[in-house]
Amino acid sequence: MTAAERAGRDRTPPHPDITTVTLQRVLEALVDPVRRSIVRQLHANHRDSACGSFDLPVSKSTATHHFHVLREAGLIRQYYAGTSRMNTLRLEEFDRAFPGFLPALLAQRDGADDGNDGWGGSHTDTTPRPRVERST
Amino acid sequence: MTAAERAGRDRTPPHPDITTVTLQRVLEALVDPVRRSIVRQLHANHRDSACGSFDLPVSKSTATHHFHVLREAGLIRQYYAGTSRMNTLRLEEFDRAFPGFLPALLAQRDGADDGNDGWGGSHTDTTPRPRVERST
DNA sequence: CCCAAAGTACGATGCCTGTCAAACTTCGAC
DNA sequence: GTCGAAGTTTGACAGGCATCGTACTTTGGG
Repeated sequence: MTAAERAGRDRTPPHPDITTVTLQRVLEALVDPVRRSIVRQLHANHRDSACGSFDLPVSKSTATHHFHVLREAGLIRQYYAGTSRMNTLRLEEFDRAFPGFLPALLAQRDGADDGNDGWGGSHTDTTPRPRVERST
Repeated sequence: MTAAERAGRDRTPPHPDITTVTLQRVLEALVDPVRRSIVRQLHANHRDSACGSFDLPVSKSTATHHFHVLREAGLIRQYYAGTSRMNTLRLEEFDRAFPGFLPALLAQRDGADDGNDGWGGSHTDTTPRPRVERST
């Protein structure tokens, strides 16, 4: 039993009933390449992963934001383990609400999460935060 | 021979090679409920349709913009017939580039909207929304 | 020739959201 | 009980894009 449970506090964030999630919201969640990268990493890992264990090109606070959006879209479930927030794909639940959609998406080649290595640490300097390229 | 052909002008807009289209671009196109509505109507009609024959909650110039985005995302093909611009879904071509994705998307229930203002977009002010005029 | 119909092009505008840094909270370890 | 690690919250900001009206172009018909 954790200290939080002893204290009666629940740090588990609210998860939406998947049947109340709209396709609009799902697409808004998945249109962001960082969020799509999270979903892909989660799917590839086959196990729950802490927020900090993802390879993401954004700051911690931005990452928190992205996890929040994914949770609200019914794509992930989150719970605490110590100070780490663990993440799971809600694969089966989601597929019941949107049959075949997530598998179809995951099956696509997606350049959005491949070229982002070499990011390294210091983002405070000259790095202009290249969002996904959008050459007209 | 049309006047355009006599003059050597080609009003056919450029269509991207579907293999150069990224998943990112496709999702950006389909995240807009108006554009999704266009795709759905096109899919339901089973025939080429003029831009003006769609039931859309936006002005003509905005509609033009949406058709442009869909074309750039490799989802539709456009050609002229008189003063009308006809639109076709590039179903098979697209499915070769993104196998199963479009069918999966079309299979989803789509209120085309979250709780916003009823017809999508980010236009949230109280300006009366002029219904686009339908061609007779 | 002139006009209407169908779209396009062009700015202008306003909302949305992705981004960050800084301050704060919670938890486990020492 | 102190410290660091992991995330969250908050506030600010910048750019993107959906939207509109207006002016313009092209086409076809009287």
